[in-house]
Amino acid sequence: MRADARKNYDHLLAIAREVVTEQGADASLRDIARRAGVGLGTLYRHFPRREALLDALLRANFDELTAKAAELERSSSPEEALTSWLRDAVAVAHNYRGAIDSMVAAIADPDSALHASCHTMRAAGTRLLARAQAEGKARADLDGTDLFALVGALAWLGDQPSLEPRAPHLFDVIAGAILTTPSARGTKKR
Amino acid sequence: MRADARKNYDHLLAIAREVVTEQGADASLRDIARRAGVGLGTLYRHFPRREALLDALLRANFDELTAKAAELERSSSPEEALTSWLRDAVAVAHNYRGAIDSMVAAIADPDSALHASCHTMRAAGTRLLARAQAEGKARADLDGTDLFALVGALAWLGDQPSLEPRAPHLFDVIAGAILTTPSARGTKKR
DNA sequence: ACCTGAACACCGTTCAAGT
DNA sequence: ACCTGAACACCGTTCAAGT
Repeated sequence: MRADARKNYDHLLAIAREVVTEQGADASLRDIARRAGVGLGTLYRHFPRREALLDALLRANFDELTAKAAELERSSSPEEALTSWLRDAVAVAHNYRGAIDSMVAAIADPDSALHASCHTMRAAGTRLLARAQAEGKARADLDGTDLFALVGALAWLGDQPSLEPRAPHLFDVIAGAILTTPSARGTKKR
Repeated sequence: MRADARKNYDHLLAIAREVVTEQGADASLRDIARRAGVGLGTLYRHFPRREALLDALLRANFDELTAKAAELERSSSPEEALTSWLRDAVAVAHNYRGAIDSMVAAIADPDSALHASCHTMRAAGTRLLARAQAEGKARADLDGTDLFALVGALAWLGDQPSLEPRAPHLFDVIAGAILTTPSARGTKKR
């Protein structure tokens, strides 16, 4: 990449991070280009679709999440590892408001720029889930797609201003459901 | 309302139901007016905001949901009543793709045309939840807002084409979490 | 190679002008 | 009273023309 192009790319990404943080994943691309001081065509040259921009914004987070999964697999118990990773996955998905919809769409669309990232993220979660299931610590009737869906649901909750205050509590409720084995659910109180 | 206005209102609503069913709650209002054969200003006269249109589309469903709650309170056990009502509430929210975001926003915005409907719906669910909690059949650390949030999360799941196939299963997982008392969750398998 | 911005086909929303 | 559609200020996306 030519030096001037590289500079535009980096600057666009920095501005996009600001704007998307402020306005969400559906922020105006025109506005981003305007605030970056480049032509609209320049933005499209570097990021041909909105997903390409989102992928660039989220890539570092996705990579961290994959590394985190590998680390947790070594260092923590199956339950702690899964819970901790889930919390981080929700945080990544919730990083930019509205981005979760693109992420779940991308996992079923191999042509999306976000496809590879989301697929890798799901695979990392699936490993931690399988490990917990092998020890009987997580519901056996969940698969990686279910886990990804629940991460998405929790990220969606956090994206809604009126629900956000209860998001941490609902994380505990849903994480508890994942870590509860079906046979224990029927148990009566006291 | 004048007879010609009434006719336009009814026809707009019927066309809007078709278009919103096809394209989701963010369908083009221009397109609805066009397909209804009326001027764009006529649509705005009858439905000054998008939420007013959504409210008109959903009102019958909201009313049914309130009636259903009252009926279930008489006829069913606390667990069955809550589960059955939850299923119906998710179905209503999922009736029009994307409508759930407007609904959760409306519950915190008294100026929204959807505010009253959503508030009533939440109150109905809160009663069924409280009844189940009183008999120790539902988690005590949930309130009506949590229940509404979980309905929203499940409706959101169903709105995502890639997650929809697992939505019924995830309904069971989350409904199970609501009906599980915290003390039972810690129980070990076997 | 890369950048620019006009052009195209859309939006939501408002409002003067008509009946 | 009610309806109409032009007008305004926006979009996302493409692409001929420039450097």
